Amino acid sequence: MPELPEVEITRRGLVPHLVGRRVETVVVRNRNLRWPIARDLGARIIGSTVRTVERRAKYLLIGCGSGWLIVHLGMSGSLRVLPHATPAGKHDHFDLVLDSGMSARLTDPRRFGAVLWKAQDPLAHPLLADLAPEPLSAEFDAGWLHARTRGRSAAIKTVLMDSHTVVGVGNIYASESLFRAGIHPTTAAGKISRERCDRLVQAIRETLSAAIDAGGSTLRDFVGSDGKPGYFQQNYYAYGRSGEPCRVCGKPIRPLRQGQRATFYCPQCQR
DNA sequence: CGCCAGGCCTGCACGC
DNA sequence: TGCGTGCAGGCCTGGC
Repeated sequence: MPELPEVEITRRGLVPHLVGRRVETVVVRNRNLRWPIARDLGARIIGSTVRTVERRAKYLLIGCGSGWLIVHLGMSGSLRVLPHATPAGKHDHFDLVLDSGMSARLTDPRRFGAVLWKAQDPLAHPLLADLAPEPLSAEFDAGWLHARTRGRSAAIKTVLMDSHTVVGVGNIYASESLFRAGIHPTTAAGKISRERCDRLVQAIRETLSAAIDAGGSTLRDFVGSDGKPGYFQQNYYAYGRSGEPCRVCGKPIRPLRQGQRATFYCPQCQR
């Protein structure tokens, strides 16, 4: 399940293979992703040169010619660079074929991902226009989080996963960040003090940065057919550890459901 | 066989 | 009004 760190690792892996390359063609094997791939996508990008590969939230932004390819990996997607003659598997839905003999190939068994096109400013795309700040940017700070949460009765875990609060914090890192910050996931967002907002912002930054750093070490394996980028072994503190002893205090980690999503927390360390 | 996981958009009902 | 909120549904496949 690509969360922000996996998307960032993917971006870094793509940069050296894509930037400066001309798009030879595109191959669409199955256009029925979350939103269908536009039929005229090829006409728009074939022959253009990739200028840059950026990221906003969990969207990859590939600057091509005068527009942008916007790629989302959904929950089961990956985008990897392969020699373009590599036989396509059942879930290989899209290839961006480059003049280097390599292709960026989107594999996505569950097809929750998306490949979209936006002329000019990609941030003006409706999906990107109203997003909160990046978690690793200076704009996301205790002041912002504090202001965004005042008066809100919803649980902090739910609020953290709302892309109007901060982007890129998915289900796993929401639990992990709250563990690091020592905050109980059901706490009403509006009741969290300024000091604890500061702690939570730091926890989110540390959690995501550590995951990116861990994934960065796998980057040399980015090209190839084995090993998805960023799917590094993580030693989670809370996520998926129901009943297992807390790594800090030893008390069993408890599961919880919030808005049909699994949450994990330590009843001792998180209050 | 049924259920669950995941991201995230969309729509609904409700209360203030 | 219009918003915040909590629901549920949808998309899809693989794994248990």
